[in-house]
Amino acid sequence: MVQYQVQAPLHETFAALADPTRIAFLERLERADATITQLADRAGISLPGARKHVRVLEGVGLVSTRKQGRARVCTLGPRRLEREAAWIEGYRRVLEERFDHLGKLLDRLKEES
Amino acid sequence: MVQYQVQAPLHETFAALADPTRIAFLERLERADATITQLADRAGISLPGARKHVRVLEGVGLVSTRKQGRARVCTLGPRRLEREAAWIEGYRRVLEERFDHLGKLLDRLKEES
DNA sequence: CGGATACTAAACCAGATGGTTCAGTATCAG
DNA sequence: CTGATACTGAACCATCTGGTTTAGTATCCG
Repeated sequence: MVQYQVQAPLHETFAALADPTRIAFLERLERADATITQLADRAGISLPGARKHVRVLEGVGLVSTRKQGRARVCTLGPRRLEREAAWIEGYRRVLEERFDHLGKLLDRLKEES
Repeated sequence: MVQYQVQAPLHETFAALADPTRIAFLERLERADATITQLADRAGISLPGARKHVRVLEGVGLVSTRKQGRARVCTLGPRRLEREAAWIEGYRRVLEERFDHLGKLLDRLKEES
């Protein structure tokens, strides 16, 4: 059984996003659920190849799947990328502040001249 | 020369973030600039090891470095993770909408009963 | 000058990753 | 029942990754 991490560390989620095929899978699933075959076809890779990618996404909770007859259909969720969004926003805020600080410094230099 | 990608594709940036040591480097650099030795010491890895990680971060523009005497000091920037933040927010919005839709559906079912 | 410090380049290594093929099982349609 | 479809597990492969060691070069300090 593929157990998805309740609190997957940041870097594991980013690792799941570190592949263009998996990004494409997620974007496809944003539109609608899809089977392994549909994902594989669109990506131009084999069924087992697609299945492996889906398993990685399942592993970090970005995708969940259910068996429907002989097909396996993939849905987004349950992970919502909260922690990742928060980390990136925090990072961006630090850069922002640093930039502001530099701006003010330059302003002061301008005044003094 | 390590050329940083002006428009690094999403997955390349995520790949740079897909390692706990590199995440730690970035968080350290949020506090203040640091040399390769400082980063290596804190991470408990060799100098060449740390240098490689820094090079990856440079590769996607998350870190820039300058040589100061015999030391190489690392700073955050110039990349601000704009595209990554935007992608994640878009993704989250899709999930949000889907959740809302489900919520309304459940409400309607409740009313009908 | 001479030694210590900070880095770098290159070679190497084990394990992970992204892909394949092949041989199965399970389900659906006629 | 039979054949086609959808998936799965296992084995395999090349390449990438994260780390090392070793042997250098460049800089600083006394």
